[in-house]
Amino acid sequence: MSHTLDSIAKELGLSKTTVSRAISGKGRISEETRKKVNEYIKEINYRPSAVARSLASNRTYNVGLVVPADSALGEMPYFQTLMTGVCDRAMEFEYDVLIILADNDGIAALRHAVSNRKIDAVIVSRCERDSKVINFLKESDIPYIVVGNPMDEGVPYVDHDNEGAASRMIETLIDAGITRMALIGGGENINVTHSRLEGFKKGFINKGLKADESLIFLNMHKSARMDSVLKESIAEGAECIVCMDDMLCNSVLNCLHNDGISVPEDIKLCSFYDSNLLSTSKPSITSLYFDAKKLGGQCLEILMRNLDGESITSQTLTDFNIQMRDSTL
Amino acid sequence: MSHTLDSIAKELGLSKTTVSRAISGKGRISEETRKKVNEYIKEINYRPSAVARSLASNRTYNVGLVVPADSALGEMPYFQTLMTGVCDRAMEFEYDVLIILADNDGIAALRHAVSNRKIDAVIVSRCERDSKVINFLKESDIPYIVVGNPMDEGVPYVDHDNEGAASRMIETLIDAGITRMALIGGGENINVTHSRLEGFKKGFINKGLKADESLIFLNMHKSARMDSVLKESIAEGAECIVCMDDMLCNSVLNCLHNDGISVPEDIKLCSFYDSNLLSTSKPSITSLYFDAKKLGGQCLEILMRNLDGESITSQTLTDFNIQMRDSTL
DNA sequence: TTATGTAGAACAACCGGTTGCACATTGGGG
DNA sequence: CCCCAATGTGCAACCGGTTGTTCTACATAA
Repeated sequence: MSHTLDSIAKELGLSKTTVSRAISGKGRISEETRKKVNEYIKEINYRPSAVARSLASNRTYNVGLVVPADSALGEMPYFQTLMTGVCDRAMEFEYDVLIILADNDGIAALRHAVSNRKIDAVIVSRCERDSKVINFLKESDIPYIVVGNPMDEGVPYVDHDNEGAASRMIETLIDAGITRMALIGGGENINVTHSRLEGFKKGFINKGLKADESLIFLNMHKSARMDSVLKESIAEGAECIVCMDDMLCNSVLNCLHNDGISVPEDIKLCSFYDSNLLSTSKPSITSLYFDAKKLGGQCLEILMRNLDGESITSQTLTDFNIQMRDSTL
Repeated sequence: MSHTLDSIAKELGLSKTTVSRAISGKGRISEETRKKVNEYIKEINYRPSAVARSLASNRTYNVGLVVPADSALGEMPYFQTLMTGVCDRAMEFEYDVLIILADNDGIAALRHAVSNRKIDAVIVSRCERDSKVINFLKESDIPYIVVGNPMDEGVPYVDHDNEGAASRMIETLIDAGITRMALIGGGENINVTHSRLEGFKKGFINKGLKADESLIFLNMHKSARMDSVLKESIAEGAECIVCMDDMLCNSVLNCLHNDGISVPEDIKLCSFYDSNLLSTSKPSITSLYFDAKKLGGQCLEILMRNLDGESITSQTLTDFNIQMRDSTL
């Protein structure tokens, strides 16, 4: 049978209250008693019931992590990395992470978790324009934070400096003598796509050039057009394919290779990594690394601090790191 | 302010008990009252507090899903697919899914969730030999189930028929005239690797042949030897590379391509898919599909039924599905 | 000596549900 | 007409913690 505060109190000849205070360290209690209690609970390996504690303290010690239900997107390694960051940091706060599958086709799981009060706060790991998820959260009164700038006034978010990073990437390529580039991106309704696209254009402007709009291809994740898009880009004189994420880059590399097009001899290639999917690819891929794990941790940290009364809204992590590798030699 | 059974009871001139029964449908209650209560709670959008319910009923309505903390492994799309299956099915039972990162380097998160009683049951999504995770679960008294046969007496599991499937794959290839194959596999301590390896060997035996042990390469996930292993296989006369999962297959394809080796002209290639990572690859990849989502759902279902008093131990899903595609033409 | 202060511990209410049991009402059978 | 069973509802305990308030004992100040 499981121990309770009551059973422990009885055993030690104390009251429930005193035992509780000895454990939590709150309230007046003698050093001697505290020690005695803590030694005893260690001995019997007692841990307070999270549920009972939740009911009393009105905190669940759970956060919800909303992940795309769409399997094609959900399978992006990026979400795993983010999740790891969230979980690791949650552990430090004695929190656990509830997975919530949701997207514009259904937010039942989110509704369930929020209205049954199973979570104290929500992290949204991806966000589309005018997202059902966000609209729901706006109306509920649960604290939440979005990964990636949702471009929506009043919605708190944490983001990498996607725009700055993309811009820097382009400038770096231009400095290396590459001026004509094609851009392969994901869903245009996704916030990350938007930011990186802005940065892409800005990079050219900063160098006194202009991005060729005809070489910008979005919504390419599920597209069957990859092959023709790449051929078209090459025909149009693109020297380098810039991919918006590592899944896309993997597809592009595969597609190029299959057509007998060598990287970097025939065309150069670079990407934004959020995972280690490409870490062993041949050739090695020039890319811009973000620390997605850190980002996940940051989300959690902000929520925790807000639960403790602060009111942090949004935050941008400005560190990133460009690795020039074989694919742009 | 949030509603409670008490506030609703007062509002309707009933008792807490009656309202509770009207909602749960348990116990004696008149149809009329039930209707009245349910209409009212719908109107005010009341949902019972999961925490309070948990305390009273001694169920958390949460299951833990143990996912590898090792990011290289955790990022495998397979886990996302599995997770989706678990979550979808959990929803049907009004359960939520707690993510628990753990592996042989640390089971702190698992300890935390179990000993604080935040979950009713555990699903282990991957399992190594003599795993700390399993040893811990064996000693605790929480119901659990492992994905993939752990080859450990008394440990309940759910699995695809990996052995049968691998065997069939080999037989199919042999029927197509391919008799000399190299096997590229993941960690040899992983249960899935073991089962598929057994099937691989058995497939040859079933056709009166024998697998060439010198062409079996395991532990290739993080290996830098991929390039030399592939070249060696080709030099040894392998006609086909059989990969144990889609991450490996992706690496292999990439590696071959980069060396200017064409698939299927120079060498054939096939894989086991658990995700859609390769769904758009060029060439299209011959592979054996398992329904990882279904497997996840099955785990959950078994745990739920066991919590309800049944005592199902292990189960093998025998359906799979071989798709012959361009890579083995 | 009495009033005041303080530390340590206990009492009891509370969080919001579930559930065994008691009570009241009603209807049918003998 | 009475008794018993079935039905509908309410009371109160309980789940296992947290916390505001009270109580006791002892030390110090007036």
